[in-house]
Order: sequence, then C-alpha cells, then structure tokens
Amino acid sequence: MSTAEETTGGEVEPWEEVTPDAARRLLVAAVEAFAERGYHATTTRDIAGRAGMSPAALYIHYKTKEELLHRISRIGHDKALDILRTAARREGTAAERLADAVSSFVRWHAGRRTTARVVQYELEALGPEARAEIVALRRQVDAEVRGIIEDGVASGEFDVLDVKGTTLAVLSLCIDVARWFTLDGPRTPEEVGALYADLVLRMVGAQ
Amino acid sequence: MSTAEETTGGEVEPWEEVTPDAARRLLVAAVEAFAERGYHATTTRDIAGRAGMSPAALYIHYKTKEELLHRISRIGHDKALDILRTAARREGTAAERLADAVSSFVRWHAGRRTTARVVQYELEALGPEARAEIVALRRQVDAEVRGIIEDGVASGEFDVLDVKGTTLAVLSLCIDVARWFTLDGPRTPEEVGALYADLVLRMVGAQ
DNA sequence: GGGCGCTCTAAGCGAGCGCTCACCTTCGGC
DNA sequence: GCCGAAGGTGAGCGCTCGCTTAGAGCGCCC
Repeated sequence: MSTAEETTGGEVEPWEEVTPDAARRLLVAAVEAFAERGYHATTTRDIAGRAGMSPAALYIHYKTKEELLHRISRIGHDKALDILRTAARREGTAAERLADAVSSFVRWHAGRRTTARVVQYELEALGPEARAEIVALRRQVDAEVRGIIEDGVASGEFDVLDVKGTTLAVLSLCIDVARWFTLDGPRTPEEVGALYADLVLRMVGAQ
Repeated sequence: MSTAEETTGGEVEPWEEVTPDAARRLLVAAVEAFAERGYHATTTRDIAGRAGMSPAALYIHYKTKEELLHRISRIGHDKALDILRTAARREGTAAERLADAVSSFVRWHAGRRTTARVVQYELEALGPEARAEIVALRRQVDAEVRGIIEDGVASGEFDVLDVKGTTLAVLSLCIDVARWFTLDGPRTPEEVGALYADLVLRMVGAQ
C-alpha cells in the first residue's frame, strides 16, 4: 500500500497540504478526471461524483472549476521545481547532478503521471494571470537545468554547442514522459529514470 | 508567401487532397481551432465562423465534429509516416538515415505545428474504432525509427543497450516539439531539426 | 440546551452546446 | 426557360454545462 509513493521521492501522502479533507478529496478527484479526459471534457458533476459528493459541494471549497486546475497546477509545479532544485544543489560533479536531476524528474513524471499530465498539458486552460504565475515557475525550472549544464560546460565535463537548445530538449524529453508512460507498460518509473539519465548524459557529451 | 511551405518538405498547398473547397476550408479552420483551444473546447460554431460559414454548413460535409478530428488525424499521421519512411528507406549509413529522419520529422512538427498538435495531442478525443486505426499508424511510425536504430546497432555504428527504450525516447523528443515550438521564438524549424539530429546521434552513440 | 457556524444537498437557472430541419439559392444540361 | 442536384442559411430542438440558492443536518461553545 506504500510502494507507489516511493517513486515520487519519499512523499508519503500526496496533496497532504490541502485541507480540509473534503477539499483534498475533490482535488484528487479533479486530478484523476483532468488527466483522463482533459480539463474541458471534465464536468463538475464528474469531479463531485468521484469524490462522493453532490455537484454543489465543489463550490463550498473552490470558487470555480478553474480554481481547482490552478491549485493543482501550482502545487504540482512547486513539487517539480523542488525536485530539480534538490538535485541541482547537491554536491557532486555536474554529470552526477544532471543524472540525478533527470532521473528524479522522470521518476516523478512517470510515477505521478496523472498529476504531471494535468500540470504539463492543461496550462492553456488557465486564465491569463494564473497562466502567468505558472509560466514564471516554468522559467525557474528551465533555469535550474540550464545552470547544471552551464556548470558542466565550464568545468569541461560537457561538450555542448547550444546550451539553451539542449536545455530545452532535455526538459522536453522528461516532460513528454507524462504523455506516453503507463503503469501497465513494461517499464517501472525507476527504469525509465535510469535510461533517460544515461541518454541525457550522452546528449551533453559526458560519456 | 511560399517560405513556410518549404519547411514541411516541399508541400506547396497542404490539405490539397481534401475536396470540395468548402470542406477543405472547414477542415483548415478546425485544425487551427483544435490546435489553439483543444478539441473539447472548440465549438462547431467557432469552426464554421472561421471558415466564413453558418454552423449548419459543417454538417453538409462532415457527419459530426469527431469526423473532422478523425480526418485531420488520419491525414496528419499519413504525412508523418510518409516523412519517416522516405528517410528510413533512402540509401546511406544508419547515422545518415537517422539524422535525416529526425531532422525532417522535427521540421514537420515545428513548421506544421498546428497540425502536429492536433495529431499528437487530441488522440484521446477519438472514439474507439477511430483511435484503434490511428494507434496502428503510430506503431508503424515506431517501427520505422526502431528499424534504423537496429540497423545501426547491427553495423556497429551505434552503441545502444535498450533499443526499444531509445526509440521511444527519440520519438518522444521529436513529438514534443509540437508542444513548445512557436514561430515567434528564436529558432527556425530547420535549426531545431539540425540541433535535434545532432542530439539524437549522440543518444545512440554515433559520435 | 439553544443558537451558531460549517458542511453538504436537492432543485434548478440561464447559457451555450452539437446537431437538425425546412427552406432558399445557384447553376449546368436539355 | 425549366428542372433537379448540390451547397448553403436561419431558426431552433433537446440536452448538458458551470454555477447558485434555500434550506437541512450536525457538532460545539457559552
């Protein structure tokens, strides 16, 4: 009952920061529904139904359906950024830090696939201000990865001509895991993380 | 007025296989709308409006809104598969063919970004039989890329441990271009294609 | 133990959805 | 010059959407 959580980096119970309990149940239901069908194809009745409540109960805890998406996106981006920061700021060579960043980022996208899907693919359903807030978080994500690659280039560990383009490609590769990964497939999140860390080290000329 | 087409591989007028003219205008309008807002967030009134017609006109040429998506997805996948097959079956080393496949596939995803978005991200909006048809095409796409990588491993050009996983990663990298690329950005489709071909050759240990 | 605040529900509002229908125009063939 | 087919429109049907409202249940503090 506690194996799935280990793939996320030790988080025992996700969404534990959301209270009260009913608000969390609604949010978890929304994550599942948004990930399965997309934001626009999901109805508030469906979300409330999955949480075992009437449609009106949703509006006690959230002002609109979009606020639910905003909260999910915000918490998810915070978590993703936290994972990358932890890897970027540990001690070790640039290659070790990049491999750590990629494998843990990929493990999160695979293991928390439903959350990651919503976080990465439903950005455009947000209104202008909410979207701007999330875009700012994404720039920080980009900066963390670019920082590691720049370190590796400066130290001579990496051989990269286009640092910005390579950063974009590395992040793109990791993010797209949320699109194709399924727990029914032949690979575990850990295996994909290890494979991708190896591929990325090759991309930056570290091996 | 004819520079954009060149990025797709020489196609002068896209969707020319769709007739009559009104049906093509509706389909082009649907591609734009689906790419901007997603299938579920697009209304039939919006599609008809973009094509300069009344909402009812849509149903003279297409039975349902879903049939429009199906036609777009089918034609788009045929084109994508055609691009990969052309690169895979040309003469040359495995490295040359892989670089050609990746750069032309990426050029298509960047240059025909609206089409590619619909093709790659709206699959789940299709009904079961239409989705099964498209999934079969995707398996052929996967087989073309895997074939080149297997050739390279057999000839000793490539150094790849996990062929299936690496194939998946290469395709994932190319496909995700449709998510982040914009014509307003600093890169042309040709530049991204060249960068990605280089990165993929590194991933398979060819340089 | 009575009032209060928090949580939730049943019912339903106005709006917009995919789609249909009755009818109108245009135009080539005889 | 008339006709039928092909391609188009305006109005609107039945339905479901996001969201609201009036009020019920219930624990908790004075």
